[in-house]
Amino acid sequence: MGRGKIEIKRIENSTNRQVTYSKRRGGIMKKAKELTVLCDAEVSLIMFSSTGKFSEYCSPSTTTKKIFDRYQQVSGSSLWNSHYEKMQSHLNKLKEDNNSLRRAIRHRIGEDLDDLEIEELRGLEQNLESSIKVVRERKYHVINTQTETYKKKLRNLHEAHANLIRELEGQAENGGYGLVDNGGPDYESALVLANGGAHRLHNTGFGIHDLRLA
Amino acid sequence: MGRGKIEIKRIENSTNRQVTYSKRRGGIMKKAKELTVLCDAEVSLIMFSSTGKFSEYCSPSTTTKKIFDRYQQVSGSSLWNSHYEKMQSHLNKLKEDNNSLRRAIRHRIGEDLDDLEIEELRGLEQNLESSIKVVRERKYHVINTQTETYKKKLRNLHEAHANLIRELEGQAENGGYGLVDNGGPDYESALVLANGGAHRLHNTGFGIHDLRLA
DNA sequence: AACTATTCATAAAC
DNA sequence: TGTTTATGAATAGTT
Repeated sequence: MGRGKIEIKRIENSTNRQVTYSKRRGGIMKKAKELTVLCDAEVSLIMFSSTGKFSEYCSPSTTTKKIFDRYQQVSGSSLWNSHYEKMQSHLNKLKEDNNSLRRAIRHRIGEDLDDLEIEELRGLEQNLESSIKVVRERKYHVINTQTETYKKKLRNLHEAHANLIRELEGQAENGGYGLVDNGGPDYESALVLANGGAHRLHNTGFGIHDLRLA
Repeated sequence: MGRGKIEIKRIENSTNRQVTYSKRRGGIMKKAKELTVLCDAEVSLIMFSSTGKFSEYCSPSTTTKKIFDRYQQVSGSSLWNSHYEKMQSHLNKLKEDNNSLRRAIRHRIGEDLDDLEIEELRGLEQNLESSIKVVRERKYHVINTQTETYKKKLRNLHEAHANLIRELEGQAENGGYGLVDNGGPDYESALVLANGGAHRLHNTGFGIHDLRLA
């Protein structure tokens, strides 16, 4: 269609190629538009010239993105990059892990035990027993350490107090000031911690319940 | 270009529309191919007819996916970003959940207790205690249920046995056969289960350790 | 699906 | 690039 028939093969003359590209690009775009309107179709047309110039047409009723999404569904092939696919599988793996973890935790909380066979129940019981032993040991260790620390602090305070008294008594001989024994709050708090603050025992929940469900 | 000029507007006759779609789809595909070859261009053409029929053309030198990637770069608008970002945040949320769950499980296994304050340790201990109580109750319930079942089976077996003996004794009076008391394996297995199969207690781990690390 | 009159797209030239 | 024009291609309507 033109002043002469042409063979359909790469146009070697670069200028000519560019010109033809421009003209035909316009033509194919017009065709795409007409197809869209006449036949109520959705069309996406993307072109890159040999020099890298980019043009596109997309039906006005939709967007290139929507067409791509639809294309994915129909063709089955995921257009998304490998990174995305990796993410997808990673996501699924995490979800599975999450479910397993939740299940395990629920069992350790004492829920959903109907799922377990008698052998598993025994294993779980043993496991909890050994865990509680370790936790208890740790607790006593912490309490002992803290008690020691506060004992030391108490000793130091007593010493400082004694020194102060001696010093003031020395001053009193010179000036005659009165003495006030102010025990201060540190003594009390130290004792409370060493004894485990029993009055708080029943309000201190272990924050796990918010993790049970998704 | 046809027997008469047509107005470029939606073809209302559905059959006609389909026919025109078919013809023009072929035409535009041919054009796309020619553009590809003549001008050394990269072309992606995706079409959905009004009935949802899907067709595509893509330059042989590339793939639709590649064209899309290139399209993204050139058009600047990242088509996947919204999807991608959603996934990313979902992923991060799952990771966080997972870490929390693992941490909780580790504490309940008796690991990483150094992280915990004295109050948390007390909470954990209490929590494990109540859990173990529930597990133990469940265990006893299961054992009792199974024991009852096996007791019932035993009773039935005894009865059947007694009936058999009576029957055989009746025959013996007539024919004189000898009797063999064959307890069978069912008695033994029932007892083992009722007693909890103690010899297996120490080998039955509760399969949790594989969940501790990512 | 094939035919054909007609319109349209476009190669070459400017 | 844009315009012109001769020519081949595409296709609307018909069978």
